[in-house]
Amino acid sequence: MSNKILEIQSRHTLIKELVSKQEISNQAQFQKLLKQNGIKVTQATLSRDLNELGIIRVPAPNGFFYKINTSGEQSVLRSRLSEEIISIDHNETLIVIRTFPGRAQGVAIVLDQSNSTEILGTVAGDDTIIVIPRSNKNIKNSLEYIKIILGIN
Amino acid sequence: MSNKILEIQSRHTLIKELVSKQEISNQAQFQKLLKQNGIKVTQATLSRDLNELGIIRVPAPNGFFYKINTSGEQSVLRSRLSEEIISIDHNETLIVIRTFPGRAQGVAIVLDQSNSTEILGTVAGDDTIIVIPRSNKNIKNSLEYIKIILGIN
DNA sequence: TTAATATTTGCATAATTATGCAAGTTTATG
DNA sequence: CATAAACTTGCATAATTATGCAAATATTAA
Repeated sequence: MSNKILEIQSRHTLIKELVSKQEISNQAQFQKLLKQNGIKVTQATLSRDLNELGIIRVPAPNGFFYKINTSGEQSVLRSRLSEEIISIDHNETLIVIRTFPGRAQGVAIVLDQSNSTEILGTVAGDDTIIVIPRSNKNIKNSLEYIKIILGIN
Repeated sequence: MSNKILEIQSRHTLIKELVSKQEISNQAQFQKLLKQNGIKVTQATLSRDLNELGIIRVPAPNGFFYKINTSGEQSVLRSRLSEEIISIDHNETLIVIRTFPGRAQGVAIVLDQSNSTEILGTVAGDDTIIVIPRSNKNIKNSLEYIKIILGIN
């Protein structure tokens, strides 16, 4: 039958539902829950699914539990990101990004999570981001890098 | 050896620095990097450290890498100031301090209240502090001063 | 439709991470 | 100071997750 894609999609959907509704601490437990919902897979498949979905295992004071990795969504958001930006400017030492009202924090997070050596750090207000470049000497490089990250041509 | 706590703190500091500066994909690699920086621990200790610090292993298209768990306030309570700090960096004109999520304001207050002539002022966001030094010429001094204030060796 | 190509999955196992326990240290208490 | 309690670490290994490979299934192209 050719409903394989739907089968995988619904399994993924169930996995996401489960992970958001209860604290699951390992894949064996996960597997069991899937089975209770009528879906039988091996631990191997589950491992692959979790990685594809960006579902990660985080430590907590009382053990571990799985959760959806929020920073993995940035690539999805990136397409709309450029629409939130009004301008990117700089002087000899700083880069300043102006955004639409209330969007600075969200844009800054993307820059932070890019983990670039070009960027020492950012501080965001409501509609303005200050970016500290690695060095004042090649601030143009940092600027180029930022534009790429934010999907601006 | 009498100062165990400092030993642990500085190891944690190094771990945080390493994880924020490069893509580390497993604990063996981590262990090696620590060793190159003069710190020898077993994989077991590293595993415990990473869980305490809320550093997690996330899947990426090209493998895995460790990162600081940004969403996790459920990570172990940190009472010491230096434990809230991920890295301290600088370029020619500014010093940038990265902290755990939501901790920048608290750390910045300590710097502000130190009333140092080395520091003109600070601006803190959620997890980043920008420190403006008295002068660009002796920024290294300011850096040293900050590390002392924050109890980082 | 058929052949070629690609995808998905399980199995077995490799790779990696977590942890019980005991030894050694440090800190707290009387 | 002496002793107890608490903490840290390594060792050995348990627990858990990732993956190479082959078989089965699905998709694409002709």
